[in-house]
Amino acid sequence: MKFEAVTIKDIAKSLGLSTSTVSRALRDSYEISPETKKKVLEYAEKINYQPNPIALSLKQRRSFSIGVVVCEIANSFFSQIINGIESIANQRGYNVIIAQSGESFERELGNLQFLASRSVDGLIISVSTETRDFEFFRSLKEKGLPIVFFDRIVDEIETHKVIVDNKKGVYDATNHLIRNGYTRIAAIANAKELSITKDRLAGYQSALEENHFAVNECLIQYCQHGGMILSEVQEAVSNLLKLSPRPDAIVSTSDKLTTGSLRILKANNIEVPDQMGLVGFSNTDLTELLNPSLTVIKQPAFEMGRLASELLFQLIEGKQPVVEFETRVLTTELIIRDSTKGKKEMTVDG
Amino acid sequence: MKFEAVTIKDIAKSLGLSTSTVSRALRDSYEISPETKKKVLEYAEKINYQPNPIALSLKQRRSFSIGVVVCEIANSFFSQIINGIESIANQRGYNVIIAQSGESFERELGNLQFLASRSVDGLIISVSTETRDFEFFRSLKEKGLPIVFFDRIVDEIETHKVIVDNKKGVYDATNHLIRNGYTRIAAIANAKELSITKDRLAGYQSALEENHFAVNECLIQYCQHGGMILSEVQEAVSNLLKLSPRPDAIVSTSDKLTTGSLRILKANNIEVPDQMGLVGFSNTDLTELLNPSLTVIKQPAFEMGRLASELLFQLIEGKQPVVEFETRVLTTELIIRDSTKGKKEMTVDG
DNA sequence: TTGTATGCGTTATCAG
DNA sequence: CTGATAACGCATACAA
Repeated sequence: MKFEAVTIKDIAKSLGLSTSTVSRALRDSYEISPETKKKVLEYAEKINYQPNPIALSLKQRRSFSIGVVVCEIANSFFSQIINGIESIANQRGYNVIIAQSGESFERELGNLQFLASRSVDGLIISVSTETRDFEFFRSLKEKGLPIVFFDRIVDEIETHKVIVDNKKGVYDATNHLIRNGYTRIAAIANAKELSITKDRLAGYQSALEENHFAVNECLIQYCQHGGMILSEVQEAVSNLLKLSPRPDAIVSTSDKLTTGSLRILKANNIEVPDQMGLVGFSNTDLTELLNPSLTVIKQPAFEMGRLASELLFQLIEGKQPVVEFETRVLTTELIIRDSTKGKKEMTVDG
Repeated sequence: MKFEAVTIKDIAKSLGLSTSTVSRALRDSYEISPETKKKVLEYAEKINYQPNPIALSLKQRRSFSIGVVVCEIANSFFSQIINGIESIANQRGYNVIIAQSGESFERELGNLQFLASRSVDGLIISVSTETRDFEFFRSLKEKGLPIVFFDRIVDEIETHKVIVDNKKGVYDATNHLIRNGYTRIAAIANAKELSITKDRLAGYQSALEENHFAVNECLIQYCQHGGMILSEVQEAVSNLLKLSPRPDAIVSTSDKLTTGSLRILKANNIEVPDQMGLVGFSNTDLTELLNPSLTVIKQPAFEMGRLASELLFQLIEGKQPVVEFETRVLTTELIIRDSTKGKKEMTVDG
């Protein structure tokens, strides 16, 4: 690696063979005699020969690495996604380069350029809350770079996508609140333009409508930075608290917004779920500590990561060009810890 | 990148120049005439030329990427460390390849081999709880690969290291418990062999001794897997609870162990801090939610990451060989949220 | 079955 | 100031 890495040339010289013979022996080519093969393999083993992946990359025009762009790895959802991606990538001998956008379009673009210039063989991405311009994705795709979107997808780009049934997830969660007697249910959502925001709010609205609740725009608060800044959630929550009549429950449409809302409510001495119902997305396994009676919508993050990765490799290693791109939809899990307003249960619902 | 990346050759052909001239013009060499330079630069800009980093790597024998190995990125401490590392690395045009050991020596070794074979230019690592054998580090170092250890360091290997004053951090924390009236203070620690375990327990013991408390080995529980498995923490805590007299406080020596202990105590309906004192390491910003009155030891993770990264680049880009390796020691912060047993305060202590 | 020559994209050396 | 050539480590078409 560093000082004097042993190369095919060294083996060739020591064994009195040509580099091509050694190369072929190493690759177990059919055109090399068993004895030569054995000799080469043994010697390579002995001097601990390691092929230089950079030279390989230059030759084969692939880097054996894929890029992953998320807003932040500290978020449980994304770190689980990454674990899923890695589990597939590593087993194929690929490495995963992780980049964080911090919900900034500028950083996202910078990362994409960086990854592209690093010649990654593929890209898995969940876009930032700020992303409105998809030209760069389009140009990357047109240049032949395989891309898979997950979670926050871009409808405008035709490629594989992995999401959960966001509408149903929130629909169920909202219904859960309604069944538990809440009547004035608000929502705190991500940036308006995100795919997940639209889908998740659709679930919220559809549950309200089915139960003949009015869908009031004032009850929906958007956090354009995805709760990256706590003050933003602060404002959203306090806007809701100012309403009269005050909402008695909140549906929160992302991990960050759920913990953010909890923090703000706590700071205002509002107990969840007694004084304010709350159901939202969350993938941390510490939920019982955050609030022991919090019902959450959980995404199968690890599985999503694996799937995204598998689809990406399908694109990378696919012999013939893809005719039809897939959008894989998994299901969320509603983990019911409360059954608010009085009675308490502990159920898990699939 | 993918289909037909534009190369120096293309520019040369289009402009009727040689590749070497173009190369030099691009690198702003003094031996190229201003006109030629301008022509080349403009054309390169126009057709969006991007140098191929792989070819560069092959030529310059460096990959412009560094490897980072931690037990898991989902841990706030490590994700903040990574952010710190990235902030330095990216600004130098390097990318960061993250690998997770999951507290398994086998995975750690696998990752190291992978990274080494990927020709990373340097390595930043916090070893797993299982790591006892340092031969591989030694061999990597001898091959000339720059390594920086942080947090869980390896004393046996001479290189730069970044840690906090673990002894003092825990010493202060233990004293905090003592000042608040706790008299039978237990400790839950990581694997016995880790550097941080030794240092942190030293702080615990020294505080006890100074206050004339007996240091009882039964009061110290080790989690050999660093709390990676909850059942392990479960056992540690229940061992403590079985003691008679029962300890009235716990010092926990890592993030994972702190949240783990909290979970277990909660599950046993033991209130913190009223029925059991608890002070431990934690770097999550959700501590107020996990337990609003929890006093924690916080490490300057981001700063540690930056420092580790800076030291690494010092090794990577250092002209002359390093004569003396440094161990940088930062200070922890004791964030006091309780002042248990009755009176409540809110103080932050530097 | 093995060896020779060439090229991947770039830079460095040496001539001109 | 500019150009031809070799080299980085490897794989492969072509020759033998």
